[in-house]
Amino acid sequence: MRSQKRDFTIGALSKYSGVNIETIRYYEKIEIMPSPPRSQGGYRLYSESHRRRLSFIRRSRELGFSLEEIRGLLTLVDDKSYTCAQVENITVNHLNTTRRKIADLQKLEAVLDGMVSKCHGGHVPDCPVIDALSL
Amino acid sequence: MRSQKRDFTIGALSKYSGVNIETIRYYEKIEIMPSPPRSQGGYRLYSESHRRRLSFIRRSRELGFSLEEIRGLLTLVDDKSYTCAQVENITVNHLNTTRRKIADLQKLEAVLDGMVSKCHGGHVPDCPVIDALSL
DNA sequence: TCTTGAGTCTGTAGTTCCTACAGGGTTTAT
DNA sequence: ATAAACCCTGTAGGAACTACAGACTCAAGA
Repeated sequence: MRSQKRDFTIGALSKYSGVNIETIRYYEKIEIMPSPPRSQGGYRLYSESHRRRLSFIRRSRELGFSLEEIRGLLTLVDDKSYTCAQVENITVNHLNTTRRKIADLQKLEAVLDGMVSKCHGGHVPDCPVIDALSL
Repeated sequence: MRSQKRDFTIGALSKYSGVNIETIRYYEKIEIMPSPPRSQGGYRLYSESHRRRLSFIRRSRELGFSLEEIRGLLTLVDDKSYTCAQVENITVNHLNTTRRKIADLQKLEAVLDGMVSKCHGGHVPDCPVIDALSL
C-alpha cells in the first residue's frame, strides 16, 4: 500500500489551498507549479503533493517573498544535483531575510499589542505604529 | 528649539528610505504619502517625518502587507477621530495576521537552519522546506 | 438516455504595485 | 555662464494576479 492518490479537480485544489483557480493556472503557465495529468476530457487532475506545494507558495507569498525567491527555494526541492555550497548559499540568504522579517514583525506586534491594552483602558491611544518600523 | 527640519530632495529621500524615486512619486499619486512642499523651481522638499513614514511603508510591504492594509494602519496615525472600538478592531486584526506571519516564519527558519547544519556536516541534505508551510 | 446545471477549458483584457524611459526644466559647482 | 547632475510630468512596460467570454465536460436526476 503506497500512497493512494485520490485526484481532485482544480476547483477542489483551489478550496483546499486558498489559491484562486486563475492563479493556479497562471502558476502552471510560468512553471512554478507542474502541469498535472488530465482527464479524458482535458480536466486537470491534482493530488496531495500539488496541494502541499501550492500551499507553500501561497503562504510564502503572504510572507512577502517574490515568486522568483520561492522558485529558488523550490529548485532545492526539485533538483537533487546541487552541491553543498550552492544549497548553503541559497539557504543562508533566505534565512537572513527570514530572521529580519521575524524581528520586524515582533516590533510591530509589540506596538499593536500596546495599543490594544491602552484601548482596553477606555481612552483612544495615539498610534506610534510608524515608530516600530522606521529604522 | 523645536525640530529644525532640514529639507531634502526626492533623490536623498530615496537613498535614506530605500524606496525608488518613481515609487515615491507613485505613493504620492495614490495618496498614501502626502504631497510635500515644493521649491521655487518645483522640486519636492521632504523632511524627517516623510522619511519615517516612507520607511514604515517599505518595510511593511516587505512583510507582505498590501498598500490598502498599510493605508488602514496609517489612518490610525493620521486621523485622530476614531473611537476606541474602531481602533481596536483594526489593531486586533492586524495583530492576528502579524502573529500568524511570525509563526510561519519561525517554522521556515527552523527548516532552513536545519538544512544549513546538515550541510556543514558535509553532505547535501534534502530539502523539506515545503513541509514547513503546507498546513 | 437525455438533459441540465455546475464545473472546467483556453485566451484575452483588466488591476495592483511598481519600474523605466523620454523630453524637458532646475541646481550647483567650476 | 555653462556643463553635470538632478528633478519634473507623462506614458509605457513588467510582475503577479483577477475577471470575463465563449465553448466544452461531467455528474446526477427525470
